[in-house]
Amino acid sequence: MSKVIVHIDLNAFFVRCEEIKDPSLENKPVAVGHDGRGGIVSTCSYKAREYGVSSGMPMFHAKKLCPHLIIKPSDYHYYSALSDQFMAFVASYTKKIEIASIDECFADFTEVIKNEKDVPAFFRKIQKILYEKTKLKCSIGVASTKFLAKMASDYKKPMGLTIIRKSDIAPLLYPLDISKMFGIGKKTTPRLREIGINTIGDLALRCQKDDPILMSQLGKFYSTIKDWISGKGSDEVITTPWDPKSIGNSTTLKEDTNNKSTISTTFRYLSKEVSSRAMKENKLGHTIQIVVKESDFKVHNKSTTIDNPTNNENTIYDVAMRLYEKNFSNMTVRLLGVTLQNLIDAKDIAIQMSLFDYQQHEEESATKLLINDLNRKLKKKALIRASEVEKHDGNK
DNA sequence: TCTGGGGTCCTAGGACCC
DNA sequence: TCTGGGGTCCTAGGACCC
Repeated sequence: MSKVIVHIDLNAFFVRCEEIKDPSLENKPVAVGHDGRGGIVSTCSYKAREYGVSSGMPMFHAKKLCPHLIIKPSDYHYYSALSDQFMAFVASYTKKIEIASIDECFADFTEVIKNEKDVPAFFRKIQKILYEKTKLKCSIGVASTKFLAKMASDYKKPMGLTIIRKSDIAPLLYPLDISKMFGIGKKTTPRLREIGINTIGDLALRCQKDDPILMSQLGKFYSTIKDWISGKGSDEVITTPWDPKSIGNSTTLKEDTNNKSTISTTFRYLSKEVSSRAMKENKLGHTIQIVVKESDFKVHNKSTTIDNPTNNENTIYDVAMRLYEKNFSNMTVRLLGVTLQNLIDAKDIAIQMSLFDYQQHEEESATKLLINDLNRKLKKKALIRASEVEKHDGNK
């Protein structure tokens, strides 16, 4: 019995938040993002999209395409609060909810719609109630796996509702361009085109044949992709709260520089941010990584693993500076970043401390074992010697 | 004014231990 | 004198997503 997995995606979320704050923005070309050096479009309204503006685009470019574009700086705290309202709304239907990002979630509606006669009408109603309660607009995808639900919510925006049954995979997804497939990005797309794969249907057919060229192109990802498009992907909605595996901050400098004091001040600021976030999350990290982007956008990482996990600002700063001095001291840089990795919970440190005693005990045991082993070997040698002596004596 | 910042996961080579 | 592999951890880079 297959599950009913739903993916709900808030349409142009950041822009919609701004429209809720200021309704006069509705039906106008609006972009959320920083308007300055390095600024890009984070999200844009559907009106702005008509001019060719899209997310990820440099802001100066967006302004060229749409000269009367209204630009709003990003207000992350405000968006987070609205996001919480949205997640709470979905959670009022089912506790089986997985927060995928600030503006989307998966939810398992199997039980909820068990006795529902008109499923599309049911989800239309959810859309309507969400809008009435929060003024947020969403697209809903319904399917038996997370991948298909995600593709379904993407199928029609804004305020779309798409249901993908197994028999709908071919007619709905196969005609789509390969770049529309979740997991296939701007690097893999041209590589797939080169081997004659231009649509999701092309990919599906080559998967059915276990095409060796395709398999070698995708590596380990191949079996996941094959499962996804054949409808055998994961249907597990992961309800455990997010547990960060790394905490990092980075910033693009006002101008490219190799100025020591600017760089040191920036690393100090980044270390402080990372430290305070790690402390808030109650995390300590074993590994400190720095990221350096050159003027030509070439990115370098350097990291080092330390014995005692930390979230101390000074320790993070010292390690970051050492890594920088050792590897990039004369480089003209555009961006700097600091990340704490290999995180452990601060509360586990207590266990680690008692583990320290345990390890000492182990070390002692290990020494004992070594001595015992040596003794055994010595005894054996002595025995061999003794037997040799005996032999020698016997030969006499 | 050219191209952000937050993440996750995978790969591949080298060091080191047994 | 020549010469094993298996496992794990660390490191650097890269692809992808929102």
